[in-house]
Amino acid sequence: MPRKGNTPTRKDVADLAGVSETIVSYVLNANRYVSADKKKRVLAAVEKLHYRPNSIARALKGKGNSHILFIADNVANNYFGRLLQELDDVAYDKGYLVSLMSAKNDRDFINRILSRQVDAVIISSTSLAESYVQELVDNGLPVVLLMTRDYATVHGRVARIYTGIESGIMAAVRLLHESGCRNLVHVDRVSRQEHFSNRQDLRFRGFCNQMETLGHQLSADSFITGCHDYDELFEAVCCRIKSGVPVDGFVCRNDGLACMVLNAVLACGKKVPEDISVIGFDNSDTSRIVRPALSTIATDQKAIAEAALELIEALINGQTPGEKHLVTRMVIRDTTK
Amino acid sequence: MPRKGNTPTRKDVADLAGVSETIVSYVLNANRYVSADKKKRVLAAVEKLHYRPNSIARALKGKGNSHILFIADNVANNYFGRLLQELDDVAYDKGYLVSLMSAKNDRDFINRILSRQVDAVIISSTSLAESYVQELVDNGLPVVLLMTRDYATVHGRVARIYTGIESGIMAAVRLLHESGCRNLVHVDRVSRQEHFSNRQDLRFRGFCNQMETLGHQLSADSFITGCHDYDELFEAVCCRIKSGVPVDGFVCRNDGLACMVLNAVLACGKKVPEDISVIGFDNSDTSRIVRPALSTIATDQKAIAEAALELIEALINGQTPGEKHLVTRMVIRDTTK
DNA sequence: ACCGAATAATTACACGTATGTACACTGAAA
DNA sequence: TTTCAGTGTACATACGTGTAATTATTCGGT
Repeated sequence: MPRKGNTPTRKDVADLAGVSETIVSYVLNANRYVSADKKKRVLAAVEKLHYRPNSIARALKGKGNSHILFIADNVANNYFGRLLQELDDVAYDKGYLVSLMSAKNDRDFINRILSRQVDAVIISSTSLAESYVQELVDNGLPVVLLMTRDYATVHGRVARIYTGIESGIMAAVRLLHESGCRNLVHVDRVSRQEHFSNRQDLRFRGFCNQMETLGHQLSADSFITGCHDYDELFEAVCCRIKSGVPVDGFVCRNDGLACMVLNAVLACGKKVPEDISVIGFDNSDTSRIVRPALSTIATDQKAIAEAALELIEALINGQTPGEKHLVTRMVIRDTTK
Repeated sequence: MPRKGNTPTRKDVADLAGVSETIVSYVLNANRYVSADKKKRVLAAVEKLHYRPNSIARALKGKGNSHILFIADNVANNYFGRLLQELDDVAYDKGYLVSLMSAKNDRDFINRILSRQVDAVIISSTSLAESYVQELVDNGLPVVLLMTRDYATVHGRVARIYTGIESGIMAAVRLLHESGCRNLVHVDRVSRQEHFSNRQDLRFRGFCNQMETLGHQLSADSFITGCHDYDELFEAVCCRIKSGVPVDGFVCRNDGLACMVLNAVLACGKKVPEDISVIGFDNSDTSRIVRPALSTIATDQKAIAEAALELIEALINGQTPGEKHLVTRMVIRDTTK
């Protein structure tokens, strides 16, 4: 039982097998002629020593690291957590390691990414500045953008995945409209102005566009934003209901918000979905468990993960950056008619 | 806008600053005498070229690569997601990168970890075989165990964090006992026998020990296990309630299960908490949102993350492996008296 | 028997970094 | 002048790997 891990190197294998180091390398990379006899001996030695090529050294030689970086806002969020889990599953099967960084808007953040020599970056963040994304791209790093917002200014070798959130929210608006709702309110945690000037956020944009298409007037009363905790949102919703301005449906940025809204609506003595419909986004565990069970829009995290890896491998192989368009699925439960 | 990222190397900096590569290295590592003049020129060149030392090359030289691997069962689970988020926060501040792997029980899993040259591994998994953990330890890799179960057979240079789940579940049992409950049921997803012979799982052990200490008889009726989806569990709980065998409290492995139990209990026409108390574990978002709001046991993920990094740095510095004992916090809401 | 081909194995170098060792210069004490 | 400590710089090597260039071996064919 070695106290300090003396990981065997290629040399150890070569010595044990009685061949040169190069032969070992050729056997393992299977890219040159090597006699059956030696090949067998090398493989035996590899097995015996539990030899595994040092991925660091291999990466230094420029063969790639099989290392993907995932940038998100907050993996404690169920949406990102599930996505990360799927990413890990898919990536593992293809030999990749997935690392994580929460988006931060300082130069050092970008420098640290670049110094890590990862093979690709997947960005699913609404808060990482576009100029920083651009810098990653400009440095030749394969980037896959999960389009949660517009990323209009980012150009170059970038692959994009449209996860369907824009069409998803539009479908939600249509659903509520068709079930008779005429006074919808969009609920978000942060204020719109806080991050984006106009409709860069795809959910927000989808909501607005679909509302306008259906001939609904948008006003300040069509939005509840800027609430940072449960109580604040609860109050805001109650306020809105009691204000007299009619409301018969809430379209929420995610299931967590939707559940809070649901509680507030019920606390105001309204019937769901008879008086007021509520629809969430994400199909999180919570949406299934809460009573009444929450109607919601489900994204397919596994499909997203698979698409991301496909795009990454294409980028690494030098192909022109691709695009994937995925679809969401309506999950109708008990908070919509 | 360079198409292929031509990352500047130390040589580029040296050339621009008109010094040797060694000087650059000394300036950046601040471990040798270097004249103020040259130091200034080097720093200017670094700034101008946006030079960042290649962490891969640095790692190859054996300086460590500030890379931590987190092994969990499923980060889609809110508990792990929050922990991972906190880990990332703490690690980022200290210059570490956090990677993720879902526990798998095959040899290749271990080989891949070892070949990655990470500086340390944090394991929070109930399903990774102890022999594999042992192998990591034997190979000199600093390992921090989040004690969700016993890990009795693992020896060597391993640091341990007791997150307080055992004492937490004991406190929960005492709480229910003191509020008058005399017929508690423990709810888990997997059957006990499936993974561990006897009481290796700390929550399970805590429940059993505290029950016995309080003089409660344990029997098959004291457990609901082996339910793999919502409906199955729902049925099992209803069955148990209608069986006639008395029950006045459910102690659940996590909040998700607790919420399902809660739904079933209410569906059976029982009052919560008057007739039956329910308590969860994790203080997940769901527990706050569901109605009635779920009483639960909260672990402090941030404290766990900080403890983990402290232990890791101690291990890396060659100190003898440490131990941390953390505590949980009771969060009393509306499902307990 | 000899000579290209084809195959098999080896040598030598490169990736970007850290650092032990050696060397050069300065100024001051001997 | 010599010696030496202190300060500043450079060279050379090593980390473990991949692979081009090189040399050695085999082999079929005249």
